[in-house]
Amino acid sequence: MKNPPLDERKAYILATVVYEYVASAEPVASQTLTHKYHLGVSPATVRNEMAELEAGGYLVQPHTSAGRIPSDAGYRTFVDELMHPEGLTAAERRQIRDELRDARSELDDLIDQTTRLLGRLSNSLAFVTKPQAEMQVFKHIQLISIGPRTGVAIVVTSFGVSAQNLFELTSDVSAEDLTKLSSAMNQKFTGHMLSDVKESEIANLISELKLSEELRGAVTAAMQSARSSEAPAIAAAGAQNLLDQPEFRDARKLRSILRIVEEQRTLYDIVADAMDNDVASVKIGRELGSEELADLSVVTVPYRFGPRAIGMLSILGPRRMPYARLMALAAGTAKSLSQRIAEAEIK
Amino acid sequence: MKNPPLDERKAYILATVVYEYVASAEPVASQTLTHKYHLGVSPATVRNEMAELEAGGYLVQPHTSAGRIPSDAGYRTFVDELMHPEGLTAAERRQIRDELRDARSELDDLIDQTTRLLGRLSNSLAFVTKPQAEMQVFKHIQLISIGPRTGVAIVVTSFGVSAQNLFELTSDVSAEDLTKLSSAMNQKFTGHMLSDVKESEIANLISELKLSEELRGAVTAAMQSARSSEAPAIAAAGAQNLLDQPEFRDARKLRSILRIVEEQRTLYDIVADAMDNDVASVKIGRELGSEELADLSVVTVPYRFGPRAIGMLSILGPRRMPYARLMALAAGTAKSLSQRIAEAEIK
DNA sequence: CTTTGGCACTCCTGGCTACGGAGTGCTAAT
DNA sequence: ATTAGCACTCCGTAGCCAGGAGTGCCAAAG
Repeated sequence: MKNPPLDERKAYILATVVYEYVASAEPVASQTLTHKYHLGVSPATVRNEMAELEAGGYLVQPHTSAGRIPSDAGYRTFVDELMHPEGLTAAERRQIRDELRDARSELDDLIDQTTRLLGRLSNSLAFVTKPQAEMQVFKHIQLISIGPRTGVAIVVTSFGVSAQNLFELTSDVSAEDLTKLSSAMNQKFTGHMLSDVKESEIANLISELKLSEELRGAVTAAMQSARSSEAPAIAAAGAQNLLDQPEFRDARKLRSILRIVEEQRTLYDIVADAMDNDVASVKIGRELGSEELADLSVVTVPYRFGPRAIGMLSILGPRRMPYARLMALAAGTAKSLSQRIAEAEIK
Repeated sequence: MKNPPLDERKAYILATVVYEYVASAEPVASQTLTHKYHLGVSPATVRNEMAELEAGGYLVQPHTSAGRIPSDAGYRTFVDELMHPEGLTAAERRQIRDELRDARSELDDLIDQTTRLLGRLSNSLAFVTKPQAEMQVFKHIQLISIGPRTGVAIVVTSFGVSAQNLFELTSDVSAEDLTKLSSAMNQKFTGHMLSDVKESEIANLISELKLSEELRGAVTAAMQSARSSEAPAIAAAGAQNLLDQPEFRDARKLRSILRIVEEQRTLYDIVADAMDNDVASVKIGRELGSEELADLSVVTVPYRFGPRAIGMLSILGPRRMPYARLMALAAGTAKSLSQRIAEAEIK
């Protein structure tokens, strides 16, 4: 596993091997390359080059007398240095935009729709993290009295209603008191970042208004769940698409994937560090950090609310995936989603 | 496919074939039966009986010299007439109750949890329809002003917050007017069934208060989505469990299942008519109405809010499933879920 | 008339071998 | 440095055979 910089011909051969293997799912032979791509050299020369690429760790041979397939490192080099980035056609862009425009404006539904759309377009498994709300703007809180000792706290942010929490108290609270507290909070916090609404300030308001200390717990719980900080829920769609790929002929491979998707936690860990990136990031094979996922790759793009990333949109497929295409697709969808969210903002 | 009533011995043989096939996933031979179950007759006799059961349409033979497996009709007879109903042990009951008790009280989360639990316990794919809310009691509506022309309508029912709808108007409405309308509606409708809140009465209130006609649309839309009448969302979990079953060795079989689960609509059609039943209903193989699902079965049990069924909880697995066990599991879980929902009721 | 032992027959399964084909690595010539 | 040629390796498949499981039927027994 040395790492000499690749000369131009080696780079081209590596790229064509990736390209060809992605298309055919078969190990790529020297002759295939000379036939399909005009290399201007003989198969024997290509074999020599491929042997060196293998020594360098870019290619592997499934067995002695077979063609070559890319290794993790081979894909990595391809993605980072060799491939031509793709874009979407105007028609595709339009299609994405239109489908999202038709979606219902509820944020959760919008995320679901986006996930399905992306799963369909990529013909892979798509998953999208629900927005992290910390950076939303606080718009309104409303405490509603339901019974003498029960109530509902509703928090509205720039994304829409983002939390509703039932609470129960041990002593009676009047509807008027709840209204008073609601208005006080609205006056004080409206327009602030959600993360700037501090528990201590809520406590101050409550004691100023001479209300039950218990309310503090209820209100902060509601604010808490509006923020829903770590490991937010993840929507997934398109698992069935994976079954088209020859690498899933053996159904067992799918098992761990389905389990991981259902658990969500691992999924989130995989994409978490892509949040700060502003373009598509890719994790290839073992980079996913789990032996079970060793022959998969994930493309991730954050989506935004204004300037700030609030969630991520990912495509999971076999390592043998059309990287440039899927990166374009993810980026395009993220862009449309971001726009859609911006439009839906409550000003 | 005649249908003579089965004599006792035939019935017993059919039952043991089902039992044995469910356990082993292998066609059942005459000798297996005489060995494992004390029939008091020889294999040859059993063979004669099995031949007649095959003529009657209860059994089929995968190939000439193989044992028998049950047909749809065989399973159906088994489920309807032959099998001994099972119950859950006290420990299992307790486990279910405890796991649901720990669940968060948000209704959606509760449904999700229940689905996962059922998927885990049944080692199959579980799915649960979200409650149909028509029969909920209206508790409260709150119209909140967010901007001069935008607002949020929040409807609280006995299940908790069941709808939040953003609305936008073409002319300004004051926060006071919204509060006025909210109180008027609360006074008039609190305690009524959701289905009894008629659009015309809302319109009356609005004109009495001399408010914009536009509000009528906004409010009725919110009431509408609180009711969310037909084909409600469905939570699913445990698809990976199916991969343990030998019938899914071939991954293609899973494809259509995953697609159908994702679509939801077909899933809902399958279970819809089980709503009125008050015990577990079973659909076997072709009874599911789709060639794709021909080797699957579904067990469905409604869950309740008070006396009324509000949703269904189902287990989908290979036709070769332990019916009595899964019916007990589904029924037990439905019962616990119903109780949990009753407890969470907002009085 | 029902039951049963016996037996021939069918069909599946797994292992073995042979073989064609694809593709490489190496060597020697250009 | 490139390449033609060639021997070699390994995979995949087809064909074959033997073993085994299970049936259907017949004829004898209860």
